Parts: sequence; structure tokens; C-alpha cells
Amino acid sequence: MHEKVRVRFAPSPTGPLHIGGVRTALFNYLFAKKHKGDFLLRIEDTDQMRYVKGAEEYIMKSLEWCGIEIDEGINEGGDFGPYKQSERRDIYNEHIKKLLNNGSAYYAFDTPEELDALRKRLEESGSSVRQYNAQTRGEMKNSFTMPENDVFAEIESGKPYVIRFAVPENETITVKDIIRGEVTVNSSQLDDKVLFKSDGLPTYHFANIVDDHLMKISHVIRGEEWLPSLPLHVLLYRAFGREDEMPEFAHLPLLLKPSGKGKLSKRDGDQLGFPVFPLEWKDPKTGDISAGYKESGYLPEAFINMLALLGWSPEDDKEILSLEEMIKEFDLNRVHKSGARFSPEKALWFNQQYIIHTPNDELTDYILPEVEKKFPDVDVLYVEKVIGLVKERMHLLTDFCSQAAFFFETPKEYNPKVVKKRWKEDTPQMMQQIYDLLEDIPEQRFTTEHTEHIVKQFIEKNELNFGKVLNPFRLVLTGTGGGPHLFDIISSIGKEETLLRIKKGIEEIKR
RNA sequence: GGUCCGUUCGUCUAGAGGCUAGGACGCCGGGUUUUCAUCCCGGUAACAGGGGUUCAAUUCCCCUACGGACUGCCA
Repeated sequence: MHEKVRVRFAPSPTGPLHIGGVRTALFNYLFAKKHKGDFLLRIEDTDQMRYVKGAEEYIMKSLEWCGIEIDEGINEGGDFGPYKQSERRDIYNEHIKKLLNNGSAYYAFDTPEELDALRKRLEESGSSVRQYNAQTRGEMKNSFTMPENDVFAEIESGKPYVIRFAVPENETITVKDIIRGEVTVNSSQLDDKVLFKSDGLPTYHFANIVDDHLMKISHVIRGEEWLPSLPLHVLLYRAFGREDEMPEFAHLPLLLKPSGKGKLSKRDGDQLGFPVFPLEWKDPKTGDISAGYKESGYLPEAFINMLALLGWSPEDDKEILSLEEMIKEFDLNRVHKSGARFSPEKALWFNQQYIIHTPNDELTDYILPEVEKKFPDVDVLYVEKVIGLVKERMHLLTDFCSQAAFFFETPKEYNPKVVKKRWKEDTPQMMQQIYDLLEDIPEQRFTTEHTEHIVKQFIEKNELNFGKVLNPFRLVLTGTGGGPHLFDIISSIGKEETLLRIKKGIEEIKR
């Protein structure tokens, strides 16, 4: 048993992190913080072939944007480093010796072609076993079948070789998973996994056992795709004689493709109609750009909230939860077992909820750069006021410019559908009356309340219909049919602009 | 092919032997509103199938079907 909760998120820098990975990181983080433990980030870069430049940076930036704070990692430091596997070679070299010495690992010299041939042969024989294991390793080129001297000679000669794990034959392994309960497997189903590749670097299986142990990881929380190799990992701990110090395991349900089947993958990119990456990603090789939640106008809090509810739910029915609340409520026992497809519609709803509840000045900080690009010389306080008026209509931060354009510029055209519905025979003269009415209001009294009072009084006095007057009025002001409270609009754009728009509307709108 | 994991409304989920199977998104209808949005009210819709166990199964067990993961000198 471990006295302190320590969990790690261990991505490999082979590209951008997709939302499934972010969720794994999030669950690790929530679990760690719930138990006042540590959350570490370990970069698993033992596959130099698949290393992608910028991916490491991307992973860290993504977690930062999400508000997931790292306690120990490359940038944060810590007492258990290095936190990058490529910098831990000596440690792995040291550890593999132990397994070599106690007979749980062995050298193998088979070429890729020979391995293919083995698989093919086994497949054709109709055998259910198609693996390099206790039954088949006797036919292969390794330190079980070769005289000791030949083994050393091969190694000396510089010939490529790997080190494999000698999986014991016919042993029942029962492993415990926090989410799934007990899983039982017979060791004969496992194969003699490569522990060290011919490039001298360990594989995931080996490095992760060594590191988790050395870094005193108490709980391994990772995706379900790792469940099949859990027995192997247990065997590895056993081979080291550390089964009693083994972390506890929890395998998270997968995030599935919303369209079609299968687990969500990096390659799904944005052809799914919604981003699969937290941040925008530019492929360094192809230059292709994949959309990110951030750039698409999502608030990080909304993004995280939505992700947390994929596979987990709090005890009550609450759906809108801050990171703090999630930490408080989080419980691995409430993570369920089946995979989750997620709905882009609900993601939008989450974002809208967060936009509505985020203070206007904060929202302004997010959108100001875009707004300034489109409408130069805007006043920050004005933007702040406008966003307060339109935010409940926004699903994405990027909706602002389209939702609020008429607060910044005179409408250039009028929605024909709305014109047809709202602009009647007698409308122009009515608009003229409104014009005259408003013209008489002094600048400083051109407020929401006062203008509303004046106009409504006029409508009532003349026994007119509210909709008949206000709808076309809205049309000349905004060019369309929807939008915030009409008198908020005119008090915002001011008297001069209001009069100008009425005049322009009377002149330009024709049925 | 083999091994493992899974299966409640279209989607995300609650449920841990006895419930009219609950909530959320979406959708539909109504209310509020000058409009759109928000908000409020209502409606739609699910226990994969078959066997057991039990007085009683969505819930426990088995089988089948379906889905998924894994099956690399990738993680």
C-alpha cells in the first residue's frame, strides 16, 4: 500500500493530445487532488521513430489551458526525475539486468522476417496461439535455444537483438481493476513481450513498470486499451519481486467516434464536424491544421466540464461543475464501464452555459483580439457592455462578432425574409414618426428606460400594435429579426446612429 | 482466428432484488418577450435476446447476439 496518492499522466509525444488523452489526464488530476496527492507528467518518448516535434510542448500547453496543474514534470521538477524516458536509459539498463539475471528475461535474435514467418506458420496451422511464448520460443533464435557462448558472440558481434520477457507457462493471473473488478487471465495467453528494443531503448511495458515503481506511483489510471496488457504488467512486477508494492489500477472507458465505430483517434482530426484536440495543431510535416477547442471558441472550464461527464457522473444530478467541485465529487467507483460517444450539441450547450455565467469583463478578455481585428478602435468598456447583452445567444466565443455586429456598424443589408414579414405598407411613415419622436429626446436622456418609455407611450396613445412598430424598428437597426432588448440597442449605439439607421432603413428597405 | 472488456431513451447518464425506470442534451408543444436567445412548464423516447436463481429481477448467474479493445522491436 502506498501512503500517498501519486498518479501520472504518461503520454507519448507522437502528435497532439486528443480529447481522450485529455480526459485521462483530467481523471488522474481529479483523483490526485481529491486525495491531496501528486499529479505527475511523464513523457514516454521511447519510440524515437514516432517522435513528433512540438508534441511535448503541445501536451503541456494543453494541460495548462485546461487548468490541470502538474506537480512534478519536466518543467516543474521533482524528486523522482528525470520525467522524460529518453533521459532514463541508465535506469532501464540497470533494471533489465535484474530480470536477465533471475531468468525472467532473455535475448532474442530473430529478424522481423523470421517473426512474420512464425506468425504466419502458426496462423496456417490453425492454432489459437500465434505468439512468441513458452510454446514457441523453443523454435526461435534466442538464449533459450542457443549455447551460451553463441549468445555472447552474437551480442559481441554487434548484431541487433532484443530482450524478451519470459512469460511463465500456464499460470493463472488474477488482477484487480478499480473500475472493472477482478480480471482473470491464463499466462499462456500472453506472449513474450519485447522489453528492450534493438535500438537499446525499453518498450512501454518495461519502462512504465520501472518508472511507476521508482516514482512511487500509487494508482495507474489509464485508458481501457491497456487492460489486455495488465496481466503482463503484473507479471513484470512479480518478476521484480515487487508485487506487493504494485500500484492499483483503473482502466477508463474509451472515448468512441461519434460517427461510426471504434475508439477516437488522433487521425479523426476535424472531419468529424467538431474539434478533437484541445488546441489547434499544425502538423510539422504536412502543414495541415487541425481545429482546437480553444480556437473554436470554447471556454476551458466548459471543455473540462463536458469531458469529465463522459464516463463519470457525480452523485447528484448536477451537470455544471467547476474544477473544484469536480475534485470534491470525484470518485473512481463512479466511473462506469462502457465507452462513451460524445455529442457535439451537448458540448455547445455546456459552452453556452459557461458563457452566460462568466463575467463580462472576463469574456471581453477572450474575445477582444478578434473584435479589434474586425472593428478597429473599439472601446473595451463598450465591448464589455455589448457582450453582456448578447451572451445568452452565443454558443461559442467566436459567435460574438456575428451576433453583435450591429453594435459596431450600420447594417449593410436587410434580411429579406424579415423584410417580407415585418415591413408593411404603412411602415415607412411609422418609422418616420419614431424618428421624429426620438429626435426630440436630448442626447443625455437617450437611455434605455427613457427611450422605451417615450416610444411605448407613443404606441399606446395611437393605439398601435407593439409588434407592428417594434419589429420593423428592430429591422432598421439590426438588419435582421432577432437580438437583445431593442431599447438597449439604441441606447448603446446612441441617438445619432439610431436616427441615421432609421433614415437609412426608410430609404433602402423596399418590399 | 484468439484473449479480454462491455451492452438502460438518438446521445451522456442515474439505478447497486420490489421504482409509474430518474436527470441532462436534442427534438416537439406551450408560457414569458416587440423579435431571437435566455428562463419556466409539458411531451417524446430505453433496461439487446434467451435461459436460470428468487416470492420478486434493469439489478445476481449462464448462454447467445452485438459492440469495442488488444493481439508490433507503437504507446
